[in-house]
Amino acid sequence: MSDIEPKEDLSQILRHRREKLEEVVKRGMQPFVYNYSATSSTIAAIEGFEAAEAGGTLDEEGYSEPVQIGGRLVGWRDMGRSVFAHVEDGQGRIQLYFRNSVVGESSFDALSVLDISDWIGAEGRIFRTRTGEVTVQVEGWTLLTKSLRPLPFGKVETNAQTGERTVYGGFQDQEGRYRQRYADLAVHPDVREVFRTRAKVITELRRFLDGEGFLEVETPVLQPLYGGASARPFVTHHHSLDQRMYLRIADELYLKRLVVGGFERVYEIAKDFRNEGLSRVHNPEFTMLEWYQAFSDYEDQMGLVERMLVHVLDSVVGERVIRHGDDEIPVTVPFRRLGLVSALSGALGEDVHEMSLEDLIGRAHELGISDLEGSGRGKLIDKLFGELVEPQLIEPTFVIDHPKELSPLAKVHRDDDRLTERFEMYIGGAEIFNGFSELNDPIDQRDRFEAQAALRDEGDEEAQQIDDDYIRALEYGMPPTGGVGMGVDRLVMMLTGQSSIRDVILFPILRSEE
RNA sequence: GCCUCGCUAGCUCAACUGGCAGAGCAACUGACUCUUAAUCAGUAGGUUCGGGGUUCGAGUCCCUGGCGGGGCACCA
Repeated sequence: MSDIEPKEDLSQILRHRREKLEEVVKRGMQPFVYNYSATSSTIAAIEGFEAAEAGGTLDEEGYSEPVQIGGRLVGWRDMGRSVFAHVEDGQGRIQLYFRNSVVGESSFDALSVLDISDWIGAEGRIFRTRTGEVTVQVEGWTLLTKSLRPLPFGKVETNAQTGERTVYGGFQDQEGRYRQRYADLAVHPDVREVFRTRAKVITELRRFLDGEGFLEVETPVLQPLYGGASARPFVTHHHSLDQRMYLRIADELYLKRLVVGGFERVYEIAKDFRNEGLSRVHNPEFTMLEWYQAFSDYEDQMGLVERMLVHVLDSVVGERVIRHGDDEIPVTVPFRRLGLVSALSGALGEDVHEMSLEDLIGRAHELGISDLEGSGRGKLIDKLFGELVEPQLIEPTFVIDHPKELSPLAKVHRDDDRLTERFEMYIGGAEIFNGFSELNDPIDQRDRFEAQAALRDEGDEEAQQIDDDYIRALEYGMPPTGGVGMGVDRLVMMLTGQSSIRDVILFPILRSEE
C-alpha cells in the first residue's frame, strides 16, 4: 500500500474519513468486504415493484417481496430517527428508507459510519412513499466498501411532474474530469451513457462486417516501417533486436498483404498513433476501423458505407438522424457525390486542371492560407478545398476523385489519369470515412512511393516511405480490391452529439501532472 | 508552436479603482420517524497554481515558470 499523501497533510475532510474507517473497524464491521449478492439492480427493483403494483400482487400494506440492492451512496437526508438515502448502481438509482424502529437500534446507530460515495448493500421490501417515490424500506444493511475520498456529487433536484433533473454544484472542472475520469464517470451518468453508446457502436460495426462475410484480424502495432497514411509517427526501440520501431499510423498496408494472402474480406478495429497536435477532433492515439474487400471498387465501397451507417443508426440511435450542434442532419441514402476537382473549380470560378502551380498559390494567398512552403499541387488543391468547400459539407457527402498526388495508394481513375478513384465521406463538416479502389499495380505503386520519397527529401515529414516488402506482396498479385478507413472516435462523436473527441475517449492524452 | 481565457476551502463560485480572503453545497456537533437541492442552530476548514519583483500593503499590478479550457496552425 502506498499513500498518495502522508496522513498529517490530509485535509480535514480526508481525515474525517480515515477516522470513520477506524470507527468501522472498532464496531467490528469490515470496511472492504469481499462480495455481495444483490437480487436485482436498482432499475429492475423499481420495475418489479411497479409491475407488482399494477398487477395487484403487493401485500395489503403495499409492500413487495424482499430484495437486496447493492450500490454507491449518492444522497443522504438524516431526519433523526429515520434517514432517506439514494444508492446508485450501474443502471440507475433507488431511494432507501432507514427507520430506527425497523432496522433496529444498533444497526440504525451504526449508520453514522456511512458517507456519501461508500458502497453498501441493503435489503428490505419496497413500497411507495407518501410523495410517490419507489423506495426500499431497509431491514438490514452492510457496508461493502468504505470510501476515503468523497466524490464531488452535485445535488440533484428531480422535478416531480416532468422527471427533469437539475444538478447543483457538481464536478465542472474539465481538466479534473479528464484526469480523474473515474470520478467524472462516478458522478455523471450521462458520461457513462456516452461510453455505453460507444461500445454499442463498435459492437454493431463488428456485427455488420461479420454479417457481410468479413474476417476480423489483428496486425502489428509495432512496425519496422510505418505507412498507409501521411503522418508523423511515434518512434520507439526494441532492445534485444536493437532495432528502431514505430507505432503504426494506419493498418492499411498489412491488411492488403492479407488480401494478397487470400483473405478476401478483412477488417481490423485498432488504435493508431499519430505524433501530431491535439484538437477538438484529434487525439494522438485514436481508434480506426479499416476494411478491404476483394473484387470490389470504390463505387461498391460507397454503397457499403451507406449500408453500414444506416445499420449503425438503426441499431444504436433508433433514427436516421445525426445531431450536429443544434441541428439535426437527416441521413438519407444514397448520399450526395461531389467531385473534388469540379467542386473546387466551381468555388474558385475557374477550372483547377487548367490552373498552374503559381495560379493555385496566388489563390491560396488571396484566401490568407499560410504555410505553403513545400506544398505541391496536390497539397494546394487539398488546402483550397479544405478552406472553400469542406465547411459546407454538413449533410452526408462523398467527395470523390482526388488528384493523384494526394493518394499514393489509390488506383488511377479509369476515365481520367490525373485523378484517382477515391472518396472521403463528410458529415457535419468533418471527414469520417476515406476509401478507394486500391492500387494493386506494383510498378505504379513503386513509382508513387518514389514520388513520396521525393516529397520527403524536400522536407515533407509526412510523406510516405518506400515499403519494399509491400511491393513484393503486390508483385505476387492482389485482386482488385476496395478499401475503407473510418475514424471510430469521430463517428461516436456524431452519434452522441459530443463536440470534443476527448469526450468520447475514456482517458484522453493530457500533459503529465507534476 | 501562436492567440486568448482561466487556476481562490473537498466541490461550485465571489472579493469595485491594490486595503482584515468570503458564500452555497460537502464536512463536524446538536435537534427532528415519509424526506427528496430536506429543514433549523452552532463549529471548523485556505501555501489564493509555483518562484521572483513593485508597494506601507498584492488574490488583485509586473516578470517568470507550470497546468488546463477555447480558438488558430499542424493534422488527407
